[in-house]
Amino acid sequence: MDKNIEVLRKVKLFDGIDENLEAMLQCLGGEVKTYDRGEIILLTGQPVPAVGVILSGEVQVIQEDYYGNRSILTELSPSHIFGEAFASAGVKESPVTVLAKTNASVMFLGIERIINTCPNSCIFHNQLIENLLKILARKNILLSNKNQLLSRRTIQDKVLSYLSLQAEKKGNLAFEIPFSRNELADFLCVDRSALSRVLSKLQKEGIIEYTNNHFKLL
Amino acid sequence: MDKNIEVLRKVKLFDGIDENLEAMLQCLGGEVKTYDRGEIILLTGQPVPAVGVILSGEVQVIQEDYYGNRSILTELSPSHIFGEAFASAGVKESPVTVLAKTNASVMFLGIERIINTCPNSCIFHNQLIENLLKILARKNILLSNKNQLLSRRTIQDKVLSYLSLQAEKKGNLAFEIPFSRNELADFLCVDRSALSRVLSKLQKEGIIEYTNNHFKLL
DNA sequence: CCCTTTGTGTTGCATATGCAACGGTAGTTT
DNA sequence: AAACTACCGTTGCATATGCAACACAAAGGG
Repeated sequence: MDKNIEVLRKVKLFDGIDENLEAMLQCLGGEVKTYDRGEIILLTGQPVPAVGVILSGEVQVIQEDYYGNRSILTELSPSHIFGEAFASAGVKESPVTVLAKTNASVMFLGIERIINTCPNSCIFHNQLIENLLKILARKNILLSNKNQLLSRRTIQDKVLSYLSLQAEKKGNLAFEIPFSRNELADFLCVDRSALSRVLSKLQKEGIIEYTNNHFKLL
Repeated sequence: MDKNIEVLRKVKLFDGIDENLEAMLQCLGGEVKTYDRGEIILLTGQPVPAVGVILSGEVQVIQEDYYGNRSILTELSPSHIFGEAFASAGVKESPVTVLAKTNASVMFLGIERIINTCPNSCIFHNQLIENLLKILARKNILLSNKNQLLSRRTIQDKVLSYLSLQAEKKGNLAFEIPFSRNELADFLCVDRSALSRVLSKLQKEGIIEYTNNHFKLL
């Protein structure tokens, strides 16, 4: 499973563990399962006692709405993890379904084994817990930021909030955005053509300038 | 400071520590500061090396928006904490400002002392870390849920998503909501009268029934 | 070279929404 | 009883938005 080790080294949860990686996996007792394309990995309502680490394949996280409307929350690729929030929070029934978009293999790490320092008091446990904390905290911040964008009532406000956040992040009023128009519209949860319209208007009014993915605040 | 101890017992971060609470505080070396009404507790751009625990008074968390627009993110009362996400994520510059709405006292706990099990290997450290994990994870889930609501494009969809989430939570199609109309409109980030209009329409169409804060899905 | 696909801007139109204003009800104060 | 306030529903109106359709350019495959 050399290929798996390569993937595992990229997992953020294992940052800084490096040479002890194999020892740690032994200690944590991870369980690897494989799934066929379309197979369900985790069903809504089931408990979430473990963090899932994607070793191969593509995986979708889906939420079923009360009237059966499915919405895709995220799509995950190898070295990404899922279920860390539910497992850490100790929720008894998963509100989401996870399914294999392609053939996939997933390693499950019991949250109890992660949280509780093991009897051998392995040195990497502290690192592991710190990583988990950091992952949850960062996701928290990302979600808060997105929340702030979505709280705006008009597309114009959403766009300007987004762009100024990016400018602040890059420390420059001119910057590239990592989204196509389609993706930006999806991200801001607005209609693509309406977004296009607003962008044009903002440029006409001299508030922003843009060509392709390069934007500039004025 | 008997009064403080009472407050500290209600802090979720200290759940399950109970009789060891005072010993733990000794070990963590918390620092208490007092603030006058209107005084700044944490300024945007400053580092966040500690978690703040509110001992007395009311505190506001504020974000300054791209052109100086202030928006209040939360208002906190005694036994609540702030900064846990930023401290855990290790952000160098706080994106928010925290200020005292009334005279207030706050205890700061260095995140390093929380995360790293102390030399004496106090028994409560694991509990403390587990609590912090759980707090971050739960906030994560709350933020995700709110995100889902705000992702909806129309007020009708937002309302129905919110109501069905509540119904699911209570396990019953009839339930009370914890918000006034004003508060619900704020929560969903929409205009109050527009919300009222949509609720009326939904009732007329026989999709929901409501009187005051009691709602029923049909 | 033609055709398809993809990404983007534009526009017409019906509808949803924000905003301001008004009215009504219930509870509280004077 | 009168006055005041808080909360909520209703409505008119200007505007923003979603949606569908179309045009155009660039890229790639046959």
